[in-house]
Amino acid sequence: MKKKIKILEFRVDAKSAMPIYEQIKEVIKYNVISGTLVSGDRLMSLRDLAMRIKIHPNTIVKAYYQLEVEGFIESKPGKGYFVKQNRKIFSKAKKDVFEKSVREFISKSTKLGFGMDDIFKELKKIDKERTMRKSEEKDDRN
Amino acid sequence: MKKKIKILEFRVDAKSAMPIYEQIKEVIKYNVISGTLVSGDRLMSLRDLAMRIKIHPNTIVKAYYQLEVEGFIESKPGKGYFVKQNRKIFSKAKKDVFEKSVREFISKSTKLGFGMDDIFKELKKIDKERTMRKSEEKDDRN
Amino acid sequence: MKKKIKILEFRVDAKSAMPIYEQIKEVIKYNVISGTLVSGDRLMSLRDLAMRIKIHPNTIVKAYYQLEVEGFIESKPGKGYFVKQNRKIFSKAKKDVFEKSVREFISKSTKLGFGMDDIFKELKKIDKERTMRKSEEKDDRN
Amino acid sequence: MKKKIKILEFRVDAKSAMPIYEQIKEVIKYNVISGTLVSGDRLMSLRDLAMRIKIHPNTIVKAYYQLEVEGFIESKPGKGYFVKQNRKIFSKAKKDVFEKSVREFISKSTKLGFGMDDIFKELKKIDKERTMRKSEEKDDRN
DNA sequence: GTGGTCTAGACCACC
DNA sequence: GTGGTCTAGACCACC
Repeated sequence: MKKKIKILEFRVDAKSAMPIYEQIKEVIKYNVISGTLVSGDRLMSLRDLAMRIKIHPNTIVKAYYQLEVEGFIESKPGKGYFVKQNRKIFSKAKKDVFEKSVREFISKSTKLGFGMDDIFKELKKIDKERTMRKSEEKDDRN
Repeated sequence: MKKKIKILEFRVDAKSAMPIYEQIKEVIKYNVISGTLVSGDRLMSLRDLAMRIKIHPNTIVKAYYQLEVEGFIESKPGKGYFVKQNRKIFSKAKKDVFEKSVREFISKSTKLGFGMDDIFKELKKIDKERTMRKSEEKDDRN
Repeated sequence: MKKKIKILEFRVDAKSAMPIYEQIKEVIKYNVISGTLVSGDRLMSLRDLAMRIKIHPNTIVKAYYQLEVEGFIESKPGKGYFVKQNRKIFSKAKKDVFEKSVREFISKSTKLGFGMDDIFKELKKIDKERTMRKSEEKDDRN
Repeated sequence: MKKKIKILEFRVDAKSAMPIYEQIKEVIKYNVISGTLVSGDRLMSLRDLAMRIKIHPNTIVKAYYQLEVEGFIESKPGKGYFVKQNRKIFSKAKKDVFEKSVREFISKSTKLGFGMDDIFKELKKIDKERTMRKSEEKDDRN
């Protein structure tokens, strides 16, 4: 049985300040380190992904190549690209992606007019909600 | 002098669970409520945006139409779509978008293996950095 | 027992200056506010109505969608569209439809060469007839 | 130069209680007596009208035939159907159509919950508006 | 079966 | 050029 290729969400914009291949790398990296893609999973073929996101195949080549160099995937000529196993690198990347994500979140909030205090307040509110819900579920089980 | 149309960053993916027109709406809404697009600004024409993000014009029509119903933009047939002035609606939307953004941020963090405590820690770290930098800038000016 | 779907009279013309979806909206709105369709009634399915009036289903989608936004019906995906309960909106719509109907009536009369005075005369005549008939019915019962 | 055929608005519903040929007759009659169609105007060909309103040509034949018998149009074999001149008949028809229109208007209003008094009130309101507007226009010209 | 989304492409009015 | 409407038809998820 052939393993199905996981459909990832590629939100990409050719006109962005960030090059397309970087955007593609980001998506794949995120899916690898979050565990959506696991060791041995095959990526979409260069051509398929190119068609899917309406981008020139060469751009996909560049993204895949760099992901290979960085240790996230490996190419098996004639078979495709596959996710590698590499705890050290993944763990480092997790921290980087998380930190970047936090900074982007702050920046986005700021642009909307919300400061650090608003962020903390909202986070605490949601944290409380979750704690409540969990304790309710606990009660239901008893 | 003709006012230039602002180039927005549209990251959309046809294969996403979220419909394309919703993705487009989100981008435009965000740019309106964050002040990037202001009252009177013209949006890209239906056809231009369609070409730009390689989507069928009808899908853009649907996004623009709904944004009009929701009070963010207005259509002037033969001329284009323009950002409206609507404080009440924008202010409500800001809160909604912010809350959604917080929840997405938490969810993304969780998927990466970081919990509420990690988030608070990272946020505090960055907050501290910023405070430090600001006080340094103050010192520099003195 | 399955509730029967009420058959409405849809007179639409693709070549009219009024868009087809508006014509459809008008018919359904009228039937809702006049009480022919009541809360909970199911509308014809998109495809059935499309076949019935020989119009493309997408046009029906547009009409139903807008009626939903305006609060007259609601969609239950996989089940159908259903009439909502919404006194405030219905009462407002009644006034609007009535006023529009009066204006159309005047305009039609004018095109036939009858003025306001003819209209009042004819209305009074009919009003009298009715009053007479009612009093006769009363007499019959006594 | 060929005279252009006037595009009439045919709102017709095959599922109506009123037969389709009657609906067609009504539309054409109304356009003749209101002066939209004048003596000598050619009607759409049987086939064209059938296609236009997605109805079987035989139904159009029946409608045209009866309109001919009633003196509104005449057939010129090989050329088409043409509007006739017939003051007496038209004048009689005007009265009939007007009276029918008034009764339909009352009936529609009643179904919406508006009585004779509401009708009179609304008509007077609109009449007043019109008188006002006319006198303003008069003032403008002076 | 139901509604929902999307593409492809035509044709319209208005500027 | 601009937006607006419509048809034809595909494919999806949910029931």
